[in-house]
Amino acid sequence: MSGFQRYKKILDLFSEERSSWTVLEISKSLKTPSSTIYRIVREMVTAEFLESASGSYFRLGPAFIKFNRIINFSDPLVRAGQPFLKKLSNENPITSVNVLARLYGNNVMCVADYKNTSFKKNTSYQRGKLMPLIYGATSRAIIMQITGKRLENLINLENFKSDEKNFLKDLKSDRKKGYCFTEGQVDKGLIGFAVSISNKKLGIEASLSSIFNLDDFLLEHEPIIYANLTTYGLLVEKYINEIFEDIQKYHHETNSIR
Amino acid sequence: MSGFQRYKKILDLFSEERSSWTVLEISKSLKTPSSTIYRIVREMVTAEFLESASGSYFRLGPAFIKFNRIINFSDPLVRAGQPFLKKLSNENPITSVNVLARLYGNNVMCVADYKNTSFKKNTSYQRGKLMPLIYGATSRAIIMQITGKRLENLINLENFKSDEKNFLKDLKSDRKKGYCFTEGQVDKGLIGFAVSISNKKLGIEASLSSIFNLDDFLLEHEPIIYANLTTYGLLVEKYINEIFEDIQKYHHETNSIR
DNA sequence: GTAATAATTATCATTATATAAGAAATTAAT
DNA sequence: ATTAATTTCTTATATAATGATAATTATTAC
Repeated sequence: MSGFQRYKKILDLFSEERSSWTVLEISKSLKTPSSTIYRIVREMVTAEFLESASGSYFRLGPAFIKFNRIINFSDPLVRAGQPFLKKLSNENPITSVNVLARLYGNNVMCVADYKNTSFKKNTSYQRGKLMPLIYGATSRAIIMQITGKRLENLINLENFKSDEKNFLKDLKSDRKKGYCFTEGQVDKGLIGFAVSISNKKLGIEASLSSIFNLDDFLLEHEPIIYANLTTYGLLVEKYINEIFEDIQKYHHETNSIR
Repeated sequence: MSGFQRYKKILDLFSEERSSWTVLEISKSLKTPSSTIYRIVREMVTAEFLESASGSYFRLGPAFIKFNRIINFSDPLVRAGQPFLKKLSNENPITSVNVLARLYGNNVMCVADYKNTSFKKNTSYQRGKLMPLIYGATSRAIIMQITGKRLENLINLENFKSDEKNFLKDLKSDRKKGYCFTEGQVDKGLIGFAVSISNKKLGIEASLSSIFNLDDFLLEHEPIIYANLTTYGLLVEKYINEIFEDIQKYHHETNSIR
């Protein structure tokens, strides 16, 4: 193993389920001598990407909190979308979870969420959580904006039981409609509505979605939900554009000073 | 440059103020040939620690959001303290910002915060933000639990104008009292109260603090504020302990299976 | 559409660094 | 105090990073 992978492999061991590891455990898991791991871990502790806990365990370090914050304050998608989630939530006719998500490798990742305090059920949609690529409206509104070879490659990684063709057909019709709807694909008893968010220049392929309890939902809510999503979707895209122009301007200034 | 530093140096360029860089800019800034930087940046993009934006700019990648989430769900301090911030906030007699912070290198970092919606002023206390080591009650409640050589080393890094001795004396008296109070040291017009949070086994050196508008504050509020902080401080420590024992148990189980 | 320019990747000889095995030192447990 | 466990140190050697340059690929301008 070499380069950044050497470090990434170690970080990737840490998960919600298993958040602390000893050097020996890492060593066994990666089939690498413990003397090597000790050295690498020490480096990462110095850089605050890991930190030592009790009992010779190590866990993820505060560097992640710091960089996460910088993203929060600077990522165009998060910056543009975050402030609207609460508003969207308040304007929805029934209690909801509202989510901004984007493509992350071969998954979809939630990058911002706002949940009504009155929304009781636990949902899978929480900031930083990776979601399956092909289930749920949130994900669908993202892949529906991808076409051609790239779409092929992405969904080739998925194990469709048999209905890949149907999936593609549905995708196409959603693309025409301009929004997605799914029921219970991610969490039982929940339904999702989503619209695409994109910005070619910034390479943003994302979605804005609202998730509801199936039990709360009445057909008459549908038009309001779509109207809200569409409106706020466009607003978010507009703000992303403005942020993009700000960044442009800033870089132009700082570069011309030099 | 070698090892993890090679990557860290690049990541450290990214800040709230300057959140996107081109390879050429990085190359100039680090005085390293661009061919080398291209290679390293590519590696980091693959690992999702960086991502390419428009105009050949790069920015921090989604890996940070993912790992940040894992910390949120697993870090004993965050897990134990987060849920209490809102409660503390609600029980305070006047509108407040409530903060969990911990030592991060030679700084103090806020790891969780809860701000009353009615709190209008912008504060420096936001999750992930690095705070000065020697200003503000939040920081003071952390360093007051550090003694001896370590304290010396830490404060030696600071440039005291002249009043280092007073600082140490105040620290000592705060340590006796069991809480800290400061006025306007971090943000003008704000006052802070803080208590220490610690857990030796887990290596936690932290603080719990409430920040108020000076204008809102009346002397009669003081006892309630202290009572709240003390109560919740102890509660947080108790929960940290419980979480610690859970982790112990979990590791014991998984290790004995092997 | 083509030319010009900028961005990115590939090549490769050289130099520097990481590796891993075992020894040594430190720390914790009995 | 003794033993066990963990962590650091020390090596030669294997491996990987470096950076100058060339080749390719995107972008942009005309």
